[in-house]
Amino acid sequence: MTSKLNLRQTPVRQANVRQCTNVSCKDCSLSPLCLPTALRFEEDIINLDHIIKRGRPLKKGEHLFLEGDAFTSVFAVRSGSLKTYTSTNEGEEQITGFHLPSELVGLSGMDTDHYPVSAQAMETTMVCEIPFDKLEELALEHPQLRRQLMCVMSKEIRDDQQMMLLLSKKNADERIATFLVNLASRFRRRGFSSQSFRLSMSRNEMGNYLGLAVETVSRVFTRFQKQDLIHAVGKEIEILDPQALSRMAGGKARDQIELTSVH
Amino acid sequence: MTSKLNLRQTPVRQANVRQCTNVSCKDCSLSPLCLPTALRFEEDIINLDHIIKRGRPLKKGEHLFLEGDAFTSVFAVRSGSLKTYTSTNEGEEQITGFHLPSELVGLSGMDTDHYPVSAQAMETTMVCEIPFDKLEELALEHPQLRRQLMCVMSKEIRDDQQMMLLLSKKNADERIATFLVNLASRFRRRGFSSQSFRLSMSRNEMGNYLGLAVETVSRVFTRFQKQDLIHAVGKEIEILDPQALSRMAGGKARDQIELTSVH
DNA sequence: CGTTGCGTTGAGACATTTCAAAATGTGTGG
DNA sequence: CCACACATTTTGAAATGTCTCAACGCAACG
Repeated sequence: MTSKLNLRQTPVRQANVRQCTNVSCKDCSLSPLCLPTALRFEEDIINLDHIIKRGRPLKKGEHLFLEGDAFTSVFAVRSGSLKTYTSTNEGEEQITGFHLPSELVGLSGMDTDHYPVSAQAMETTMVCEIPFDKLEELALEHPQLRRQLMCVMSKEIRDDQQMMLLLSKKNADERIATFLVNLASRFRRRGFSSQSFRLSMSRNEMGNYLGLAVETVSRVFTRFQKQDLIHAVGKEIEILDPQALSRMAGGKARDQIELTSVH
Repeated sequence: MTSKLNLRQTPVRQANVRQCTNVSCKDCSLSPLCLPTALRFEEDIINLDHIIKRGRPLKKGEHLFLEGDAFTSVFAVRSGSLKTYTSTNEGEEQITGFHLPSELVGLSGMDTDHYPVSAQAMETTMVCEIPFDKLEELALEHPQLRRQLMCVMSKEIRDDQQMMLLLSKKNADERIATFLVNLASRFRRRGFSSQSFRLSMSRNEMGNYLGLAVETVSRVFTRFQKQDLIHAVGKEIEILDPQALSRMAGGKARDQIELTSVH
């Protein structure tokens, strides 16, 4: 058993994302990581562009959608970050993922017509909304795009299964190490430093996600600092010994290589 | 931390599944639950039929594929049951799922060209092998089929996330209850009794899957029997009080209704 | 400058694990 | 079909990692 506390901050909800930022996929720095990867010709990217709605930024705590809402769109994070979570009957929350820029959110609602999780901004966040019916139309003519959608989902399955492994076999130290290593590697891929970054989630949210009590998270952080593995001031994290951390995370060898190779 | 023991039984491996049973999808009792659901016309089902390879049965312990094998096909369980598992660097296994007849296995390998898990028969098991390139060709002409593939994956994501919730928030009793309720409901959907059935996995495998030590699983079982919730003789399970079990499982209300409604 | 939210730290409680051993089940070769 | 070897399951007792509860510090904020 872990944290029984819920941390929903604002019941505020943003149903219709309005047009107010005019950026196009072809100018977006994220496009090599995002949906446009699947589209070869500029013309196709422009088509994608047209179906995407770019709304006003979500403020911290605002929901993009709630568990049970009608499934209409998938979303790509443009900037900021989101968390997704489910809750049990008794109202306990389980965070199922943190989502960084270029990552797609909402696809798991595909076959139920309802989102199976809620999505909430952890900081000021911009998203691209892609109406699913339009996306499917576009995918009709673009096998590559279809394929990529499947790939995104299959990656999510793999990640979730690694998470199951973490939750059922790893101890507190290993969980936190895994989490940091994973975050670092995602930051790096997005062009940010993998050595030092800012966590967008609270200790509480981290604990919730990792199946640990807040206090345990805090204790592991101070322990890691004493061992000179990391340096943490609040949410600012500096990774001092990525190798050691990766070793401790003890995941797949392939994930480790990715991070420990010098940046 | 849980069971450190691995239970791989046979390193034997079945690479090429040979033709030896001639059953077609249209005569298969599972087709309403399986891929053919997506195909409206008998002609299309026959096409699907042609690309499916039906091999000799796998014996208990035999592998369908190993983690890291080249991804070539997805598989549907015809009879018997499979488990899929990943393993950490140190060789610890984590079972990621048990698969009953009509369920699809292997889709999560889609985007890496390698299966991210191993799949092993838990008893004598027959599978239908569907070469992925052929499946994609067929899907080209059948939006419904494409959609169903996506649905299968999105369902897997949802299930995995519920599993994450189980692993991070539920205690031993709740985990076992959830597991039994879930199995029962899957059996029912397949036309078997949801009241009494045979577990195809060992206590060890159950523990591994649920993030519990074997001994804990055993203890919970005896406790449940003393409380007249179930009656268990070895792998034969009889569910005496489905309502209580569902309540204890404490998952989503919608899952509970499915089971507790009288059969 | 009190309030509020979040993070840290300590001490004790507790569920589950670990270790050990007995009991039961299963498969195999004679 | 029995007997033996081996695997699995059960049960008990002790060990332990994490949680819970409680208190405190700190920063942001009206």
